[in-house]
Amino acid sequence: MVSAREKKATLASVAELAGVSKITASRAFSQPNKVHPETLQRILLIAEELGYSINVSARNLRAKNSKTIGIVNPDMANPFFGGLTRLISLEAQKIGYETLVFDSYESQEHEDRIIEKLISYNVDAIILSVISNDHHYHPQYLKRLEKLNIPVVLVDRELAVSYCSGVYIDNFDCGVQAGRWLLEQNTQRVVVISGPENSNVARERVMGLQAALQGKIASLEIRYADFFMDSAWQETHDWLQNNPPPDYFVGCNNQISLGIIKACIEKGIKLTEQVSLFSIDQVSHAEIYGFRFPCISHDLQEIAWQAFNLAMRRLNDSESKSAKVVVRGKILAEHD
Amino acid sequence: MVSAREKKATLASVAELAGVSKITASRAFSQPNKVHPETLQRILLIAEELGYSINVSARNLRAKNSKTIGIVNPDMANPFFGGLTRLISLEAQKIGYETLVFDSYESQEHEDRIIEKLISYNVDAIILSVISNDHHYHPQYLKRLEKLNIPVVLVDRELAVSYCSGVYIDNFDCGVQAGRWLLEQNTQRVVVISGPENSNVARERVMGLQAALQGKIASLEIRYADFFMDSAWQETHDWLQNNPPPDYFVGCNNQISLGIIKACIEKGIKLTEQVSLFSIDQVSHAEIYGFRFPCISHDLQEIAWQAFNLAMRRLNDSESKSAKVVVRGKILAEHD
DNA sequence: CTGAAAGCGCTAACAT
DNA sequence: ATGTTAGCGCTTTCAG
Repeated sequence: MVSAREKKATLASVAELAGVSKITASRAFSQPNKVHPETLQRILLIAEELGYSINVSARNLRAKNSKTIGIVNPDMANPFFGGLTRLISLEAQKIGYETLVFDSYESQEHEDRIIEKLISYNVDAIILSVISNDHHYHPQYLKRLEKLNIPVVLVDRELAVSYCSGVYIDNFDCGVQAGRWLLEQNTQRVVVISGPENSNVARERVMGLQAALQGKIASLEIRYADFFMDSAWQETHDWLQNNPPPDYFVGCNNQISLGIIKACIEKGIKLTEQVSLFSIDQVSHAEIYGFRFPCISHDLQEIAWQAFNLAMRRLNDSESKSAKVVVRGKILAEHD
Repeated sequence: MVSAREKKATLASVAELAGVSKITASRAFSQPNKVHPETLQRILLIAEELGYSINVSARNLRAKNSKTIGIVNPDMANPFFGGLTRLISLEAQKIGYETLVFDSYESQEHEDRIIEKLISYNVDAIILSVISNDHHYHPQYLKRLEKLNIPVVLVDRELAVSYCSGVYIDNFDCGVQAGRWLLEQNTQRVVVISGPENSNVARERVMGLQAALQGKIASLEIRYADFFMDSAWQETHDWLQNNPPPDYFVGCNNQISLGIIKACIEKGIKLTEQVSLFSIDQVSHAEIYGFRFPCISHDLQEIAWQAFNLAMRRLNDSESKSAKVVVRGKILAEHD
């Protein structure tokens, strides 16, 4: 025997039992300071007894802002995006914002669908890491979001659009820092496994490396892969087939570094002895498996905070234009 | 100059331009087969032009079911839960359900808050991996969900409550399979790093191991940690301080196995040579770092499918009572 | 296949 | 500090 679905408590039922009007009950939840403490007390007590919880659909239907922001990432399993999302959510909660989190599976169709969904959900703003590395990727939905005046904050992957705010990593500086560090180690032969050539992130990191290293070391090889492990594995593998190991591989993001590691280990080359790895981005699980690769790490907390704040600024100050924040990474290594 | 927020297209505006009533326009989106093809065509075209997208708040306010299910996990960064969530979401999309995904950060407060939130969002059902390993954990919110008649499907961590359906792993069988495999390798000395004693999952896995191994090998040590890496690392570390490495460590979940690996590597003990590891659950990143540990793997796809289906069954058949599904793992190893 | 009327639960904009 | 009125955008119900 299934018990009938108990009728859900509503504001009206709470208000009636508390002997106040609906609007007073409403204020008890949304602006408690505008309600007399005693009244407030009574309302909350009754609400508790009735198991009342606010109906967000009804609220969002009427209220101007839903106090909700959407977060969209191409791959939640990537600890960079997963960690960021987690931190942004916590940041949002602090000031009473909810987050709706979606994974676009590195796919354009999913990304389009998710943006539609977020519009449907009436989100106040969207924090978005787009699926494409291409600076000139210009998805349809951006026009739509602009018309609807829903602020967008891009994270990590920059687009050539004026409408969006953004938090980006100083990629050129990543390359320069990496290069300088390698010079300090008297490194002579470096092989860089980069992201794709059409990616700004990849290009700038490489340019930074070149600026720091070009002409100052014996050899600097650049190989272009994409930002995923498999193709970085392939590039490294191919390189090792035809060449002796360099002093240092440089992995241009965390996935690439994993690919390099895999290829070296498969080849039976002792990492940190026969060849070393410098990684831009920290390398997942490295410490567990006994490695401490020098790397450039980015403060996820700062990126999260900046992203959320850019969103809030656009929301709370209608005059504010799109803004851009650049975050620098820090070298993490045993001995400098 | 900020452009004024363009007035969002509504069903009414679409209907007017299409020369039909609101309800016909409504049906064009929710039950297109009940609308004349030509009319449908016209409505969809206008909707497209106007950039109309349905307002879920308004829909959910009126509609019986929100076609939305909530997913709650204690730790999305754990690939078991992250992967599961991803698969359940895809499964749900196939039949037009949306998912609202939340991470409870292994914390009771977050879990409580999230459940409230999901009630607020009018979810039709909740798929939940609770934060506690304790079989007798009995959170307040379960009563509430039962009263509200919101079906709950537990995943992985079982609770002693009749109200919830559940998909569980056959933990005893995990232990037995692991034990049998170890026997086949003529293993003599085994150290098991288990989850906490108050956890059913942990206890059953250990019991399975004992059933298969007790009295048949030279020594079988059980150490209780919790399900996180650090304490497993500590237990392994302590054991290695005072004892020679066993033939096999058995890690009772993926986090524990990582802790074991870390401790062994730090200690300079060659894994798979001086000591081996059998893991219940697959070990993250092992292949990248050059290891192939024998393990028991669980088909996430099957678990996801079962979980979602249990939820749907409860929703579509009001007569259906809570059901329980048990999933067996499979041995994954180089040579059997 | 299409429509008219009613109302879901809440909050904005005024009152008092 | 509290109340009144109106209505957000949609779908249900009941009619044709």
